[in-house]
Amino acid sequence: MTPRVRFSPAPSGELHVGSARTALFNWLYARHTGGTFLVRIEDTDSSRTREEWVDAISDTLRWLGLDWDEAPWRQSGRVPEYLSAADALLASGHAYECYDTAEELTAMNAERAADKLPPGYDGRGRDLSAEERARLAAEGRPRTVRFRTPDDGRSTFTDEVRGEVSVEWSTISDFVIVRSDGSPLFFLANAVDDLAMGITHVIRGEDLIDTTHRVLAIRRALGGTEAPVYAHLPLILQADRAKLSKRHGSVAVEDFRERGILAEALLNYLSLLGWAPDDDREVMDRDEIVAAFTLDRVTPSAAIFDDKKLEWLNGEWIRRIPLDDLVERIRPLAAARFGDGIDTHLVACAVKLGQERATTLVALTNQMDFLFAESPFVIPEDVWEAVVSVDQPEAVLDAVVAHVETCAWDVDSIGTMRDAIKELGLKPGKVMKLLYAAIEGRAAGLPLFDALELLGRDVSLARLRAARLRLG
RNA sequence: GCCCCCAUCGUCUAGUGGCCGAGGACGCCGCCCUUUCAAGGCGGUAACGGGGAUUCGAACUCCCCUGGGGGCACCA
Repeated sequence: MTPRVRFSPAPSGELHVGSARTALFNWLYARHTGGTFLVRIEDTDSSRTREEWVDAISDTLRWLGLDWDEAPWRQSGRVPEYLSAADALLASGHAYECYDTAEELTAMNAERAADKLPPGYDGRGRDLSAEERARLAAEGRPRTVRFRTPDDGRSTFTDEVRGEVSVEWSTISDFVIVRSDGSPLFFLANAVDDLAMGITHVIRGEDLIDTTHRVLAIRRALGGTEAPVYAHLPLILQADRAKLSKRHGSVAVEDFRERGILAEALLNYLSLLGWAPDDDREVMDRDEIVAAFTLDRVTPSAAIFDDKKLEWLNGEWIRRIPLDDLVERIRPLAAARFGDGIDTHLVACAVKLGQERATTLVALTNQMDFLFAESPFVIPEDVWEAVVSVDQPEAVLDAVVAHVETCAWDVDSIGTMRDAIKELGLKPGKVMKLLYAAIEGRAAGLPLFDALELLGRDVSLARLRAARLRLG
């Protein structure tokens, strides 16, 4: 049987990197095994669902290159299926109707907390007679459907990354599967759909381990025979070992995209959180990862998201993709920063200079500021302060101006300004930051001689002379 | 509070009883290269949480402790 896996996001926000990693591992598994990768939108909670998030998540998956094989499923369109499953559970005695009010449940849990009991349902509605139910309904009380969990014994399933996972049924109380407004809950919809879709492998976050017991129980009660293979992936945590949160910085895939992280790099990095190939490779493209990916090499322990390593990988990828491709990706960023009418040839030249040193697309774009700056050129105060402390700034600028006035206009000839600096008894490397500031407005940036060439003699001279003037 | 999962350098990891006086990568430090910053090259720093048990022999098996994380909703 060919594997069928699904990624099932809840459209209550942008795609989180943790979810993206889950999507990625499902996709990798499908592609590695020649199986089918499906997307199922879990939008049974209409109050948290927004259509724009459905589209945003799809866009993000496409950006990452995680393509799905069949039309996405929408749980909101399958409510009748879930409700008839609930009816079947009711009929078979696996579920029962309750008429507790929200206030009563809150009070019940307050009492349980006072008695040092875990939150949960005490089963008060379990064995109501038909007459009692009718009476409670007639009072206008809300009706929910609860799944009846076993009173004793253990629930056990085999997890591909953790082995046997087992829990005492007595610690899991009866849980709601149909809300009082008549809509189905996650547990029910999940069990019904995994069955209906013929899902063979459920690959998802470790935070869902405890719910697996419930979903599996519903599945069995519904007559599902063979259970899918489960693989619970380790959580991704932030540096303080807490769950990744907004406060920490980037958490949505789109945040990384806006920071100038390449899809290749993010995909590569995410694949390395909780998984490693059987050799020392780290920089891998999609195909390499697909070829090497197996569930038995997934790690069980939580991983901390390391932004530094991501940026390193991103730099690797910036250097790895073809220049033309890189230019294409920088173009929209440059247009947004400098205007649509900019000289695209100039952008391409700058990208070429920046490719071997950039860590993000954004940083690379920002380094091009000096090429599109308005005249007069402005050197920020703090940059200037940091740079005027070099030896003999006046002499350096005078010598460089003289050189630039007369030298041939190619990088090598421009570069002989080093000799002029040496003649002053200075090491070029020690005074360069002054020239970078004068020309690029920052103490370090794209290679100076190339920068001068791109800028042209007139603009270069104007900036150098302005800097000389500022020295007094 | 109860339940569940996890535990190798700061971080991501390799490691499935002897090949480990623990390997790779990021980071950090140093050196080289050098027009800045990077990139690149070379080298260095740094870990099997603690205690028992099994075994001729444990990072690898079992138990306890400790620590970390997750779950316990009419969210998913």
